[in-house]
Formats: sequence, C-alpha cells, structure tokens
Amino acid sequence: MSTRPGRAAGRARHNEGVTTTSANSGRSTARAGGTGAGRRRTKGSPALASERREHLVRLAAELFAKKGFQATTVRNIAEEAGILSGSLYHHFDSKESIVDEILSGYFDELTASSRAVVERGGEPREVLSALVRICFDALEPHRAAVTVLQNDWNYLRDMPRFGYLGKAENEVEQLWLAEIERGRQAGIFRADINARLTYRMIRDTIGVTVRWFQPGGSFDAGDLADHYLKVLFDGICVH
Amino acid sequence: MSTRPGRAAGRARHNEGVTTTSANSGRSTARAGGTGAGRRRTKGSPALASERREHLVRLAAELFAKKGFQATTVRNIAEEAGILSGSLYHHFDSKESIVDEILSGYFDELTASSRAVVERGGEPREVLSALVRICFDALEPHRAAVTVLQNDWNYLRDMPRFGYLGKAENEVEQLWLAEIERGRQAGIFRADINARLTYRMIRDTIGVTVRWFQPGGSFDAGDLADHYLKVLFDGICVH
Amino acid sequence: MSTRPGRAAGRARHNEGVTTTSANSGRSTARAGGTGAGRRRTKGSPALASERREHLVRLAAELFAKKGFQATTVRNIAEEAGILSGSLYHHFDSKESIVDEILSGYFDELTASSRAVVERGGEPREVLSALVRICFDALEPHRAAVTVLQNDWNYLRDMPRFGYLGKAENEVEQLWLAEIERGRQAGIFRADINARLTYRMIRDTIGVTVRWFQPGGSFDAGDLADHYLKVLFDGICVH
Amino acid sequence: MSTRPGRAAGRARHNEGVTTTSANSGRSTARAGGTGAGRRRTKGSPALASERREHLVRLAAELFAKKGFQATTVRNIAEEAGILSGSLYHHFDSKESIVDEILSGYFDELTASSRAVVERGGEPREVLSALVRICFDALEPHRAAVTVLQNDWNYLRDMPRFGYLGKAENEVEQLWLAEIERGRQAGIFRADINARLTYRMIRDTIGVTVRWFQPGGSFDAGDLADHYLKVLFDGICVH
DNA sequence: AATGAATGAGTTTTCATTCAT
DNA sequence: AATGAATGAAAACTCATTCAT
Repeated sequence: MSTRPGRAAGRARHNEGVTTTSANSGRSTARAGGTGAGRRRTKGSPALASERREHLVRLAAELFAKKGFQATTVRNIAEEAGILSGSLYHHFDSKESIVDEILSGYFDELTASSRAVVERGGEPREVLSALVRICFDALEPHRAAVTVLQNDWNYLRDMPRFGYLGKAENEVEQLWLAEIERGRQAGIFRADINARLTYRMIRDTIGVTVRWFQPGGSFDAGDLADHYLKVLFDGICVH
Repeated sequence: MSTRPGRAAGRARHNEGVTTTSANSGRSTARAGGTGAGRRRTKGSPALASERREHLVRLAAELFAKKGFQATTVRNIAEEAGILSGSLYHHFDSKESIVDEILSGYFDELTASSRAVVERGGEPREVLSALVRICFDALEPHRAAVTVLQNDWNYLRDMPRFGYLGKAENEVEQLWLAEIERGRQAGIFRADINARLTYRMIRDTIGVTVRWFQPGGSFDAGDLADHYLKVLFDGICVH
Repeated sequence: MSTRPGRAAGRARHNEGVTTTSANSGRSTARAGGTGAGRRRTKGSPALASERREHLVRLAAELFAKKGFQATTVRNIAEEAGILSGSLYHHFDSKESIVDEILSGYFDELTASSRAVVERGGEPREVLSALVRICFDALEPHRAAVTVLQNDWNYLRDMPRFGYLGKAENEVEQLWLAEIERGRQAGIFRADINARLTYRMIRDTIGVTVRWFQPGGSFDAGDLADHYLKVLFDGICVH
Repeated sequence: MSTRPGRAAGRARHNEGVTTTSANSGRSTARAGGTGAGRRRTKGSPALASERREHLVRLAAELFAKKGFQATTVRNIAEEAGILSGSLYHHFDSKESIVDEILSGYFDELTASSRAVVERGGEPREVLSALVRICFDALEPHRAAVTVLQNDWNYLRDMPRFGYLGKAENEVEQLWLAEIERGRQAGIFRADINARLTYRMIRDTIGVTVRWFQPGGSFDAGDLADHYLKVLFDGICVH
C-alpha cells in the first residue's frame, strides 16, 4: 500500500536555519545527482557505513520512544551501541539530527502514501478508510517517530529545524479535509460534522494510541483500524 | 453536575513512598519530631494553602502547559513570579511537588465527578455523555494538568511518586467500562464494539485535544463535546 | 567535684575577630558588672527569656551531636523548637554563636574543674585519676560539645572565632603534662613513656568515646573511667 | 607483615543497594543493556582503573583529609586537578563514589591484613601487637580514609551506600575480641578487663591520632605504635 | 517573639558537544 | 572509527541570613 519512496528521492535533510559547525552536518548517505564531492570517510564500502548509521538510528529511535527525546541522553544511545558518547559524533552532527532522521523518514512515507491514496481516487468512504489505515499501519514501523511526535512535539515545534514537521502535517490535513468534504458533497458523510474537528479527532486518536499499543499484543494495528473505522463511520449506538 | 469537592476536603498530596526531608512537602509544614504544639498557619481563612503558594502553582501550571514539565526550569517559574529560583523552595519541596499539586488537583476532581455521575445513574447514553463532558469540561480549568499528562506521562509514570496517577486512571476506566457494558446489555450500544478500545479511544482523543484547543477560540469545550458525542454515538456516515 | 562557675562569672562569649552586624550579637544573659545598657527585649522577666534561649541551645546541642554541626541546618533546629528558622535569629546571631555557647560552656567547666583538681594537689596518681574522671564525667552533661569537637573540629579550628578552643585545650594539656611529669619525678610513673604522647592518647580516647557511648546503656561514665584507669595505670597484661 | 592484596584483586566497590544510572559507577564502565562486546579499556596494564582516575582520587583524598568530606566541594577537587567541576563526572558518578573508593580501599586492606595476621596465629600478645601495628601502619598510606572516618562517620553511617563500613568494622572487631579472649584464657591478659571496651579504646585511640599525627614529624607511625603498646600492655605505672 | 517571604551565594550534578590521539 | 578527557552552560536544590509586618 505504501509507495515508499527511496531515501535518496525523498525529502533530504531538514536543517533549515541551523548553523552547522562540524564537518558532518548532513546525512552521509549518497545523494542523487550529487554535485559536491561527498564526504567519504569510510574506507570500506559506503553501504557498510550506512548500515552502521542506520543501526544507530534504530537504537536511538527505540530509546526515544521508550523514554522520550529529551529524557534520552546521547550517552544512553552510545551505551546501547556499545561505544562512547563522543563516538556518536562521528556519525551524526547532533542529537537533533538523529531525531530528524527518524521523523523525516516517517513524514516522507506518510505524505507520499497519503498523496498516492488520494490520487488513486475512489469512494470517499474508501479513501478515508485508506488514509486512516495508513496512520494505523505506521504505528509499528514508525512507532518511535509517532511516539516522539506525541511526547516531544511541544519541545520540537519551536525549533526552526523542525518547521518542516508543521508543513508536512498541513499537507496531510489538506488531503483529509478535501476527502471529507467530497464525501459530504456526495451525501455520504453527514453535513452536520465539522471537517477540521473531525480530522483532528481522528489523527490525534490514532497517534495517541502509541501510548498503550503493544505490537504483538492482543490487537494488531489492523484490528485497531477496523474497530476505529467501525465507530467512526457508524457510531457506537445501535441504529 | 460535578460534586467538585473543595480542595481542602479532597485527597491531599500523593507523595507515597517518598521520603521528605525538607519542611515544605505538604501544604501544612511537616515537622520532624517537634516538641511544640502544632502551628496552624492560617487561622481565619478555611484555605490551608497560602495565597502566595497557590499563585505560584498557577504560574507554574501555565509554564508547564506551554513548554512541558521537563522543559520548564524552576528558574522559569521563579522569573515569572519575579523572585529568585531558590526562593521557590520556601514554598515547595521540589519541582516535582509543584506538578504533583497540579496533577492531583485534577485527578481528585476527575474521579470525584465521575463517581458522582455514575452513582446518580440514568440512561447509559446519558451517563456516558456526562462522563465525556466531564473530561471536556476539565480542559479549561485543568488545561495544565491535562497537557502535562499528555506530554510528560512517559517521564512521570516511572516515578514512584506518581504511581497514584495510574491508579486514578484505572478507577476512572472502570467506571466507564461498566457504563459501556451496561449500555450494551440494554441494547443501546452495539454489541460488536470493544469496551476497552472504545474507552481508550475516547479518553485519549479528548486529552490530546489540549494540543490545539485554545480557550477563547472559535470552539469552546462544550462545542467540542457536542461534536464529539455526535460522532461517537452515530458515526460520521449518513444513515 | 566540679566547681562549676556561674555563667555570669565564666568566660563570656568568644566572638573575637567576628564582625557582628546584627543587634543581638552577644549572649543576652545579664553581665556581671555590666557597663553598657544591656539590650532588654523581653517584656516579662529576663529569666524567662533566658530559659527560652537555654532551651533552644539544648535542642540545637542534641541535633549537633546527632548529625554534626555542618549537617544540622538552622531549619532543623527551628523545627525541633516548633518555630520558623528566621525566628531563631531573634535569639541568636548566627548558627555559629549557638555552637559557641555550647562549646564555651563545656570548656569553661573543663578548665575550671581541671585547675581546681590540680590546685588541690595530692598524689600524682590520684590527681591524674581525677583529671581523667573529669573528662569522663563531662560525657553526659556535655555530650553534644564533646561530639561536636570530635566531628567538626576540622571545620571549626580554622575559624578565628573558635581560636579560644585551641587555647583552652592548651591550658588543660599543660595541667596534665605537669602532673605526669610530677609522677615521673616521684618514681610513680615510668620514665620511658612520653608525656605528650600519653596525654594525647588519653584525652583522645576519652573524647572519641562519645561515638559509641550510650548514656543509660550497660556502662555509665564511671564504669568507663574505672576500666580505662585500670588499663592506663597497669596495662592489660598480668604481672 | 601485611599480606596486602593488590587493588585489583581486592573487593571492588561497595555500592550495594544503590541504583547507578550513569555510566561511571565502577572502575570498569557499567553498561546498560549494551549489545557490543565488553570493552577492556586498558589492555597492557593489569590495573583496571585509569591512571587519571587514580590521580584524581588521590587529590580528593588529600582534600577530604584536610577539610573533611562535607566541607570539600567537588569544585575544590576539580580546581586542584586543574579542570572544571563537571569534568570530574567523566570519571566518577558522584562525590560519594570518590570517597567510597577511598574508604573501601582502606577497609579491603585492613580486613585482609587483620585476617591474615590472625590466621597465622602465634602468641596472643604478638598477634594483638600485630593487629595494633596494622592500624598504625595504615595511618600514612590511608591517612585520608582514617580521617574521613573520624570526622564524617556521623554523616556517612546513615547512608545505605556505606553500610559496608559497619560490616567491615564488625569483622575486624570480632578478630580482635577473639584474640583478646584467647590471651585471657591463656592467662596472659588480665581477667578483669572487658574485651569490647578494650577493643574500642585501642581502635579509637589509634584512629583519632590522625588529627594531630604528622607524617614526617618527630614521631613516625612505628614510634607511636611502640609507645602505645608499651602503655597498653604494662600501663604507665612502675611495677 | 514570631511569621512569611525572600535573597544570594553556594552546592552537586547533567549533558551535548569538542577534539587530540 | 573510536577513545578518553575535557568544556561550559545550565540544571535542581540548599541554606544561613535578612527584614517588613
């Protein structure tokens, strides 16, 4: 379902407005059609360096999800990886750039999938279902990102570097609003509901799920989506 | 609707399992093994807490809501009050005890109101409506508490001091579950919805509202409740 | 045995070299042959004010003995008395002046008693016994002073205010040394012991006793003295 | 005489019951749930601790001895080392863990030597002499530990972390008591002395010596021991 | 004689980050 | 690619003391 774009094609890094003093400011992944001479530090294959990096990001993601971004120290991450905290700076610019990588990965996928679903078109109820399912489906692969967004949004939103988060959110919102509106015009959705309110309600409800959702527990993300769509479309009352 | 108990009558502070070495842990100064007779600070007013203290709690609450508990420094709070950070410790034991005061105030009220509503009885749909409205109504007076719970729950839940939060949450959950079940038995609520899932969905959705809800904006808490109950009971689809 | 001089006649206060900014610098007890107009703050009888003050000193002494001077806060003392810390400053200049009162009381008595015993004269062995017993006997009434001297001597000795402690110690030491010497000349004490080393050994041993000595326990101060004198004079070996 | 075990072989650190969150609690960096293989910091040298670390401990020990544990600030230590106070935390968890290192080093050695001496057996008088000499001999290499124990015992004894101090003291006491008893049975030591009282007297007297004993002064630790044993065994009186 | 509020200088500790090796 | 040592700025908290009321 997800049209997951390759990393190179996706939105690159998002360090707008950030002064980068060190040499290692951006991602060190290969850039498509790179113009400058990409920093190559790794002697072996670039793929290996990238693997190490991705591994570190995954470790960090887990910690961010478990303890929150602020409460996770660079030392925590390094310990988890079995190295010293200073050594992390060989791979990343800063703690922020790690979380950036995590969040942008999530948003790249979310916006791309959402756009694709809407472009494909179909019954508003089906499209809306698909949008909802995209969010639920992200709960497992992007658990950390969603969690950080839930818990540390307050902290991150004020940082210029993460301005893109708001923009991406907006783009997704517009897609939803249009679809809800379309359903209303078509007489499928009730006229007396407020589209924005409804959107917020749905998105928030899904996001906040990470706080108690256990992958591998009694429900999987699909069950959650089924249940939620049922209530969303028809309410909890018997008709 | 809410039987809102006065602060003085409600459950006081919740520092179970916390050794308090300093003098300012509770509202009335705790004394080690003093020989003198207990001092009553305020003779005239029934309020136990000093006005100054309450004022400081309010200032702190605003900051916690705006920036999060972790991101708010005691200096921030002190500056807001126009004093030095050390002076705050004349009134409070710790930063934690400030947030404790805020959170316990919220939970005292929430559990009391919820219990009262359930005990009064009535149609399940009406009782559930009332429970939902209690949560929405808390959004304004307890904005800070709800916000902190949203953003810093991950951080707070591991602290023994805040174990009571989980317990209070549980109590409320039980009230809701019983009511949903009752509605199902009565054939009012659909048999194919999961009570727990539904509960989490509703509570979370309301709580997360605090992230964008502006008191004094285009919607007030009542509008939100109306809209939400509409969707919750009957869904967004036309029947 | 102790010729305990009245407070008024004893060495007054010892704030040499301390700039006193507040009004209440010295003791407020009546001064013998006072020249200036003594500060009179108490409306009732001066004796009552003095009683309160003495009571506070006793409370402080207990705390100093239990937790050490440095580790005891002014707040601790005030709490014990059932007042607020600031209120203590109505009675005392500073924390230091409280401990000063405790220590000087001890030394006034110690030096006076020791002088008296030596002046009375007699067999060196008897005089030395009496000197030892003075120290043991002080263990109960001056427990706090002895304890503070043991634990906080390092801290206090550098303060000009407490320079008199060293002087008083010296005076006592001279009395002992002379007596030991006299006993040696008389052929009663061995010639091959070092007087100073012996003095230090005895005094220290007695002082350090406060660390485990429990008034009301299996031994009283007299038992300790008996035992110690036995070992001191004749050793632990069978002859 | 002392079987002085090397540091690396002795009982390491004693932070029983203390939750260590940071990385630097022990000598070898504790790691949370690291995946990588354990790192050995020093391959060549058998010493586990870094030289830098040991150097810092020595500096701290001197300051603790001079000013007392409480009165020595981490800033003092850092300044002595020519670094900033925060930098100390690269090497140590806390101020407490520094003093822990100092104290446990002393006790490891003391208990090991004492055990060895007792196990070797011999005349009670000789064994007791050896036990006394162990204590005197520790005065120079473990001056700081002994001093801290003298001055800050009151403060440290209440901390769970330092519970092992009491246990180690107890073990040593038992060794002494058994030896004194053996000497009594053998008719070498007087029957009318109390073993515990005698033990306390001796140990305390030696410990308190640190308050005036100057390594490099007119007496060395051996002289002190000689003199003390003379008095202890035969008393100061001529027989 | 005491309260209640505050000061100010200090404390220990945390932590992202830098950098020579 | 990593270590080991350090920085520096800030954090929470402590506490003797002051002072208007």
